[in-house]
Amino acid sequence: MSRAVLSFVASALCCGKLVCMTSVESTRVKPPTPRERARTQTIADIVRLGREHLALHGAAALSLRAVARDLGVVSSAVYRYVENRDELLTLLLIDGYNELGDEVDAAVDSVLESDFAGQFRALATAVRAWAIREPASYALLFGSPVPGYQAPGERTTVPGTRVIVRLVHIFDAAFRAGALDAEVSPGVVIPEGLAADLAAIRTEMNLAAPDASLARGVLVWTSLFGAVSFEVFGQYGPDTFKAREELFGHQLSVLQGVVGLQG
Amino acid sequence: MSRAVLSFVASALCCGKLVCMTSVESTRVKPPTPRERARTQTIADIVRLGREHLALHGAAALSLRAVARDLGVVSSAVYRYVENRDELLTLLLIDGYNELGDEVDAAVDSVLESDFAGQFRALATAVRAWAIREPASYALLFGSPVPGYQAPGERTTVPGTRVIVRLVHIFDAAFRAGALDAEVSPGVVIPEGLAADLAAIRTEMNLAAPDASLARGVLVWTSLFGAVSFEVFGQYGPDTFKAREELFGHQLSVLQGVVGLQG
DNA sequence: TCAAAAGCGAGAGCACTGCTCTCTCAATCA
DNA sequence: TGATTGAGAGAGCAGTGCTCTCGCTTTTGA
Repeated sequence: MSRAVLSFVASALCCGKLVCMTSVESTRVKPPTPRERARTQTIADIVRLGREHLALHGAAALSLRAVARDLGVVSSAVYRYVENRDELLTLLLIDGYNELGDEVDAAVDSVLESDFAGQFRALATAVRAWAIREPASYALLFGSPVPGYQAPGERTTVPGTRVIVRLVHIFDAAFRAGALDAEVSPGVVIPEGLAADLAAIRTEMNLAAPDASLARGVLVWTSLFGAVSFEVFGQYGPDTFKAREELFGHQLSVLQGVVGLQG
Repeated sequence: MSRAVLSFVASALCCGKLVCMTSVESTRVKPPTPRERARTQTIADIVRLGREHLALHGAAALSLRAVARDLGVVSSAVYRYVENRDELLTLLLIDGYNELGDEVDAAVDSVLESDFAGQFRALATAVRAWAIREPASYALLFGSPVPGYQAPGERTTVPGTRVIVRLVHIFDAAFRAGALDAEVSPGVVIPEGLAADLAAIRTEMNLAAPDASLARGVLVWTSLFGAVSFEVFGQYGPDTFKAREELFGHQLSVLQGVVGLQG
């Protein structure tokens, strides 16, 4: 099981059904009882089986009853661990975000800190590789929203923003290091309302890059996921592009130029 | 009902269950019998109700039984008209593609033939407007694929490629008119495999633009839908961008520069 | 014109889903 | 040791897609 699964299972125990800790200090030292360990393991099993079903049949066909069968348990028993189907989707959502975030972090960290273009390409390549490997999870995270399901922001926002936060910090670090052309297109002006949004982002994330760079960073972000989505969701058609890695690499090169990353 | 619905219902009758025309010539002159007219009307009603359910509850929750109820008929009766749920999805897919294609065509046609940048922006703005107005249809067309559902290419390819075909022709017309900077980024080279794919596209679509322009056109295409998808699917988060029209307009300006469209 | 064929709607039924409720048994705790 | 809590089983409800059969009506063709 991935590191992501274990860490989020632990956090799920804090904000989920197991509300055993009225005082954190008093219980922190206690070792988990066998029952608690069994519960943690069962939830992890449910998530693991849920991932398998997600990968095999997609989010819409994710069935608690099928998970229960694979778990060797009657269907009503899983409701002891997962409130409902949406809750399982939330767990899988967080799991997916964290797995993607971990892989992106590892890929970016493996590149020289001064090689901003390399970091950008590593991030993008990691996103694409994960998306192709886990298309159903990618669809759950970045595809059409599941009807009637609203992700609980307080649990999904942090893991769900790991990639964009990392991407923005690459661009900002490049700017601070003088490796970002701030004047890529002097002709394009930033409208007033957009400038206000960008200013809020700059303050909140403690950034230094100017409006033009931030705006282009947003475009690169959406374009990256647009390209990956087209590939994963089959929008290119089956035969149009045989050299998909080359296409993606070329798109990265162009996007690199869009944001003004020297490389 | 939209023009798109009517036209595709007619075509559905030709390739769907009503295989009455063994010889096209012999039946072309015959007026439709009352039964045939009733059948056409019923299928159109099913598609209309399907669209409503799609808009209200999304593709995953699209239920033939619910459509049957709204149609005032028992559930098994709709199977006389629609083979199964996937067939209804196919009808809605074609309907959506054609409605989007009609609106894009109208928007582009309303711009001066020599104003290529204006045509590009009109196309993009029409796509975004339709997507925001019909998010469930947009999700069906451009979001995560419905699990277990494979769109029948022979029926969906033509309507499904109307937007990209139109977009490519705008770029190619601009190139032929000398309004496309062919040398936007001399540094970026096109790899061999990608060049082969682009050559095939150029031949098939009878284009004149060079590889670099075609490749950038592909990026603009994916970026456009990436930006629209982020907005429609809520990837930006609820509060990050308040000036979404301005953001989109700015993105179009940058993309216009990416492909080298003067304007 | 009239019987055969085809189309259509209703209804029952099967297997599946999410989810709730109750019952019983075992583990945990005071 | 007795009370509490958690867990699994099972029945049940309402919904789904889909199939099958049974009558009835419209259309067709000899």
